Amino acid sequence: MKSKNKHASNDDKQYVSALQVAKHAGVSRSAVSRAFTPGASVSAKKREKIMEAAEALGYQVNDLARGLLARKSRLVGLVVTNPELGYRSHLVAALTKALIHRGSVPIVINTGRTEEELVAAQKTLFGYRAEATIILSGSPPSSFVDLARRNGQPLIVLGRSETGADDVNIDNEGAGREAARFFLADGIKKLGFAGALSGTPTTIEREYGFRHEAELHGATVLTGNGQNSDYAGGQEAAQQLFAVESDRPDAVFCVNDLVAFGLIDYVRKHTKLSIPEDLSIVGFDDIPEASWDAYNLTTFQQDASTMAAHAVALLDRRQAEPDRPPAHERLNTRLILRGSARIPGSYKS
Amino acid sequence: MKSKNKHASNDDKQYVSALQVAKHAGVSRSAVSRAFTPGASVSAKKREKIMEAAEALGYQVNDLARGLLARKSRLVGLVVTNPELGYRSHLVAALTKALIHRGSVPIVINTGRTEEELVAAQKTLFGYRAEATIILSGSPPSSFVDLARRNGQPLIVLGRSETGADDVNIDNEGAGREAARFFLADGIKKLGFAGALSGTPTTIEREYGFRHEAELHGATVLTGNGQNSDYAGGQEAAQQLFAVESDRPDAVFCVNDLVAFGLIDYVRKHTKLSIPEDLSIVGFDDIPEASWDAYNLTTFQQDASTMAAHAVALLDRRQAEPDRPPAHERLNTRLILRGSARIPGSYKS
DNA sequence: GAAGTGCGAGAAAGCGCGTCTGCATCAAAA
DNA sequence: TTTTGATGCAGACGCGCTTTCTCGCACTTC
Repeated sequence: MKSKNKHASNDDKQYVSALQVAKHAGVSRSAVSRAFTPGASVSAKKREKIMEAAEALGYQVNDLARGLLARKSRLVGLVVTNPELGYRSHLVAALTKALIHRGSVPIVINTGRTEEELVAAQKTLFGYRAEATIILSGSPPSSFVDLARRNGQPLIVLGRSETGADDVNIDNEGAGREAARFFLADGIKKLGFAGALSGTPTTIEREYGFRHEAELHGATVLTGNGQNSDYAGGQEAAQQLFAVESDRPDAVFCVNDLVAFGLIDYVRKHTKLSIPEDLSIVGFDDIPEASWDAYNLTTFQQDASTMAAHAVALLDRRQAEPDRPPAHERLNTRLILRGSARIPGSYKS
Repeated sequence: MKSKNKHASNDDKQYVSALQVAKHAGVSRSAVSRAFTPGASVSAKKREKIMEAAEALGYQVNDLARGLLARKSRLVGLVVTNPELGYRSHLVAALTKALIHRGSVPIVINTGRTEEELVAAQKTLFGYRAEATIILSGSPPSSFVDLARRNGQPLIVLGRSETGADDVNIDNEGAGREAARFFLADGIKKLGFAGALSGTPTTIEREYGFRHEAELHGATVLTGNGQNSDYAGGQEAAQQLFAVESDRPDAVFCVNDLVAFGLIDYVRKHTKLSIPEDLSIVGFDDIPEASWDAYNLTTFQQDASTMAAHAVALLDRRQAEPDRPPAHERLNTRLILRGSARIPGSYKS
């Protein structure tokens, strides 16, 4: 703004450009560019001279400009709600790490899970020409999926399968069934399920599998639902499940570990039941807290870094073959046996 | 690559540009640009026509190009190690949310805290012309600070004060002293401190304040140090502190909540001491787990969203006045009284 | 010694955008 | 009717970069 002279060297507090490096090294601007492009044709001597000049000036290639021209930004968007909570915090950490390792640069959009908010997040990511969007929570509306496809932007959804996009998920229903079988094998007939009113597909599938399998074998399933699937929700669910002393479950499957912790604490404080003698508890996620002595929770393991690795792999595949049909990756979970649930004889190896 | 014709409408799976919108709407390209710039001079009628065309084509302004031209990217970098751990996960969540609210777009660099890794992170962020860098863990070397200043990039450091950059921190030493006074007021003379070998300035300050104040009043301070300041580290520290039955502390100040949890669990499992009757525990951070019934931990509160708000405010100020001297923001902490420590009479309101 | 080969490097053309310039157009003032 | 001013809009330019394209130069080959 100040000076419009072409050669104004008004470079106080500004990023230096390739042109300045070129001048400093006495070469052309394109030579500088080539020096920073692996595999480009520059003589070793000239490259060294350029690198020296770049070092001296503190030059750093402008990825905005590079991305503009190359039509790829190396940016990858992560859309997530409450990234500080339980399993999700591990997923975010694993994904950012995996993406950086891959040479991508993660943008984290921390927002709500309403359609409006998701669409706003998508707009932001489109604006930066993000190479892909990974959705950790919330279900993208179909317009979202369409728009991503139209713009050629890979879209990966974690923990949802019904979206028409690539997704990586676990067998929630199967895990629910396994939880039921685990309790049944111990001879328990009066089961409980602790979930939340704000149900997501994930939690609904877990409940469905659990309930279905239980009822198939003639067991009953009492239900407690907290407001949300967190610690407080677990306490609320426990209150519902253990309010009537005559009609209490002998085992409870909790929709995730946080809920299990809330429920366990409630039971310890407000009932005389001891865990696991009178009551078996199984959680879900196997976050580090589950192995803490205070809880020692039997739970389904769902490894965040494995999931992140699969998400990134899916992304690679999608970039390689943009037109392949949506892939649905299904990861295994493993029941980690700890002290919060009695272990049926058949499970003791 | 395929066709070099100027008017090749080979727009399959590509982002649409302003030029295409202009053609579609029958206006000039600059009109499109103006339509998307608030306060630019376009007639209402033309703007509407343009918006319609943009909608139809799914046009989205390219922020890469916009940032290139405007010399501001709206990108803000967060550099963090282990963003899934304890307090830090809340800080990351609060910062991403605050930044998005401000209209910025957070890039999260999840990396180690060695100098090399920090410098690599900085390079990445410079490459994207990030408007600012916020460092959540690790101490930036002075070259880092210099380079940021030279490039005119605001640098904000959280939880470190010795860096020459803007920082927001809490009074760790003061909190340490307060912890000591809290125990002393209860008549306790044999204190303990649970920390980690991988000490950071933060934890060192807490320890220093605690130890100093304690010894000033003639109390002794036993020390247990785990490998890291996490749950496992707390257990290790506890092992050291409670190994010799004859020489056990009557109160322990833990460097953070995770350490406190580890220590509490160890004590419950391996000793007959009951908390808080025989042993008072105070932690640091007040992460949600601290209020769980299993721990009910007395701890220093350090609100993540407050800290995030201050960081963003500092960023605003720095952008407004690039040349002001480094600001050192010091936030208050508050001791939250819960059940893990006996409450001295003088503390009961 | 002339023609062929290949590498290195400068000039120039954009990538998509915001903005400045200058030319129309039109309403109001003279 | 002419002058003045305001206004809308197309065209040109530049942001920093990569990637042709083209040419010069050294080196081989008969």
